[in-house]
Amino acid sequence: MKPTVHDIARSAGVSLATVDRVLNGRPGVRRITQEKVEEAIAVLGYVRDVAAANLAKGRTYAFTFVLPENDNSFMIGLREEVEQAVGRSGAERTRIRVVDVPPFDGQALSTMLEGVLAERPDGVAFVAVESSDVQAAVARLREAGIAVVTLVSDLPGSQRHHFAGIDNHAAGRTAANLLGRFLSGRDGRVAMVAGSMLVRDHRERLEGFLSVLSEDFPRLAILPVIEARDDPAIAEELVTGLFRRYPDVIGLYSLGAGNRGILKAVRSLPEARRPVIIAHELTRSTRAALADGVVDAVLNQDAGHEVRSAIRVLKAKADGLPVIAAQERIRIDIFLKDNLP
Amino acid sequence: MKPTVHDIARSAGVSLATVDRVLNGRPGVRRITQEKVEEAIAVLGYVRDVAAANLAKGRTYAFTFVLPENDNSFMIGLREEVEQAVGRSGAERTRIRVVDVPPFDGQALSTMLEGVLAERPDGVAFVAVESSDVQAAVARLREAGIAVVTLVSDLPGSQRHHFAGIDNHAAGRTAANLLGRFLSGRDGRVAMVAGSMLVRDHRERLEGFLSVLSEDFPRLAILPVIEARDDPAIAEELVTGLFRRYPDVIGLYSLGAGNRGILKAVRSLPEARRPVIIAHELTRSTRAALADGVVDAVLNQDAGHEVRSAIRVLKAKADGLPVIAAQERIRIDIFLKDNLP
DNA sequence: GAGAATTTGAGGTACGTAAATCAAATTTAT
DNA sequence: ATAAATTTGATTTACGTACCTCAAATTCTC
Repeated sequence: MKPTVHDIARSAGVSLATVDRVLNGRPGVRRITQEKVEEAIAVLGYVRDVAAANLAKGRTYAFTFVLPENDNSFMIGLREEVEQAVGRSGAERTRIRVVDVPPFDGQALSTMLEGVLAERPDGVAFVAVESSDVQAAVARLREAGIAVVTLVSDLPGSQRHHFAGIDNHAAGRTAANLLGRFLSGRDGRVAMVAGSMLVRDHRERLEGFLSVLSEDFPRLAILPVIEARDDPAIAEELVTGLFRRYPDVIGLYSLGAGNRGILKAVRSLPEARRPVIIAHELTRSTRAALADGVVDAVLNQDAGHEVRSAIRVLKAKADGLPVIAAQERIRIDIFLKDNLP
Repeated sequence: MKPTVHDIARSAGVSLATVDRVLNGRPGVRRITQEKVEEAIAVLGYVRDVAAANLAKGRTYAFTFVLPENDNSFMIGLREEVEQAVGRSGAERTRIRVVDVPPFDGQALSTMLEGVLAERPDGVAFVAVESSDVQAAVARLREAGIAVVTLVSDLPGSQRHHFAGIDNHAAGRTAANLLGRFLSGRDGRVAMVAGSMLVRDHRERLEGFLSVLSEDFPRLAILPVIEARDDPAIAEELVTGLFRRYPDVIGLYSLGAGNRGILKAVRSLPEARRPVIIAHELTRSTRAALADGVVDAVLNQDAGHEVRSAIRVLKAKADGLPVIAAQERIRIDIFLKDNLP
C-alpha cells in the first residue's frame, strides 16, 4: 500500500503535526527532527497525494488570458481552446477570464495588462507584441507576484516566466528544407507572406526560413516579404498582385495566418503556374488545400496543447514550483495530405 | 462556488443518500425522485469532483503490459515509458505489471495472455502479433470482463477494445510522399526494409507506401521487401548485400526497427551513392543520422503518448466509460533535421 | 535552576464524495 | 385496513491531506 502521512509519522516516531510541519515548510521543527522525518519520507518512498492535498487546500487559481481580436481561423481556434479550458475550470480548480485586445498593438496590449494587474490574478497569459511598453507591463506584473506566460508569440527580453509556443526559428528552417527539397533542381523565385514583422513569431520564422534557403538552396531567388496583417482580404489582394508581377514564382511560404485569402489567389491561377506552397496552421482552408494538392505541407502548432501547457505552467509558477521543460515543449507538427488527422 | 452533492440534495429537496443513489446508479429510487435529482444536477451544473470521488473510492486498477523482448531502441524506449508509468502508478491509482514474451511469436503471446487471464487484472495491453491463437486469447480475456488494448501493432479482427498506436497505413503513405518528392525527377530503385510481415503495423506501412509510390511516382522501381526481424545485425548484413546487388538504389524506406544496422551499412557507402532515406522511430541512431544528413526524414510514434493513452483507455474501459476517440488518437510525428526536439 | 522560549504532541475540523446502516415514511398488494 | 414491499432520510465512517488550537514537553538563557 502507498504510504501516507500517518505511516511516516509512525516510522519517524513523531506526531502527525510534526510531519505536517516538515512537509509544508512550517516553522517550529528542530533540525534533527526534520531530518528524521525526511529520512522516513525517503525510506518509505512517500509521495504526497496531490488530489487529496488540493481537496484539503481548496485552493483555486485565478488566471487571465489576453487574446488579440484577430479573425483568422488560428486565433479563433485558440480562443475556442481557452473557452474549453474555462469549461474545465471547475475540475481543474482554475478560474479563467478571457479579455480582448486589438491585434499588433503594443500600446493597447500594455494598457490591458495594466488593467489585468489591478485585478491581481494569480497568473496571466498573453500573445506578445514586441514593444517596450509591454516589457514594462510584464515587469510590473512580476513585481506583483503574478505568473506571466507568453502564448504563441514570445517576448524574450522581458521578465515572462515561460513561453508556451513552438520554436519558430526551427519552423522556418523546416519550411525551407521542405520547400527546397520539393523544388529540387528547379530555378525560380520564392515568395513569403507574413502577418506582421512586429510579432516575434513571424520574424523568427522568416529568419529561419531565409537562412536555410540561402545556404542550402542558392538556386532559388528570394522575393521581399509581404506583410498582410493576418487578414485574408489583404492577403488575397497582395498575393494576386505578386503573381501578376512575377510569373516565375515557383515556391511560396505562408508563415502567418490569413491563408484563406492567399489560397483563393492561388486557386485563380492556372494549375501549371501554381507554386509549391508551405503554410502554417491546420485550419479548414489549409486542410482542404492540402487534400486537393494546392498546399504541399502545413506546419502546425497545436493550440490546445499550448493552452493546456500555459495553464500547467501558470499553476506551477503560482505555487513557486519548477516546470519540467521537456514536458512543456510544444512540437511543430508537419502535415502532408497523407497524414491529416 | 462549484455546487456539491449537498447543494443538489438541498435543491432537489431530497437527502444526500438519495442523491448518492442517483449519482452512482444504486437501486431504490422512484422514477419521479430520480428525475427531480437529475434536474437539480442539470440546473446547478453539477459535475462530480473526480479527485474527491477517487479518494473516497480508494479504487486501484490492476493492469498488465505484455511487451516483446526486442532489443531495438524503440522497444527499449517503450519499455522505459511503461516503467515510468509504473513509477507514477501510486499517484494514478494503478498497479502496472510488465511481463515479457519472445517477439514475433503468436504462440508464445497467446500462452502468456492465458497466464495473464488467470491473474484477473482489470486490463491488459500488449503488442499484437497476427495469429488466431492470440485472437482466441483476446476473446477469453474479454469474456472475463478484462479490458484489452493493443499497443503499437493492432489486431483488428479481434475483440480488443482499442488500439493505442498510429495509423500505419497513413504513415506508409506519408513516407512515400516524402520520398517521392525528395527524389523528384530522378529514376532508380527504391528498397524497403521491414521487421516482419507477421506484425500488422509493418504490413500496413508497406501497403500504404507501395500504393502511393506506384500511383504517384511511377518512375521509381520497387525492389522486393527485406525482412530483418527488427535486428540491427541482420539488417546490416541484408542491406549491405542489397547495395552490392543493386548499385542504383536511390531511395530507402526503413519501416521497422533495427535502424542502427541499416545506417551502418549506408554509412559504409561513398557519399555519392547513398540513397535518400526515410526511417521510422526517433532513436539515438536515427537522430544522429538525421543531424548529419544520412537520413532525410524520420516518422515517429511517441511511445510515451501511446503508453499514457493505453492506460487512460484501460481505466475508462474498466469502469465501463466511453473513450474520447479524438483525444486518444496518436499522431505521426515527422522530423527533419531542422525540427528535432 | 528558574523562567522564557522553542519544539512537539494530541486532537479536531474541513475538503467532496462513496458507501454503509438502520429507522422512518410511503407506496403497493391483498 | 393491514401487512409487505419499496423508497427515502438521517447519520456515520472513510479516503489523505491541510490547517488550526491548546497543552505538554523539551531546550535554551542567564
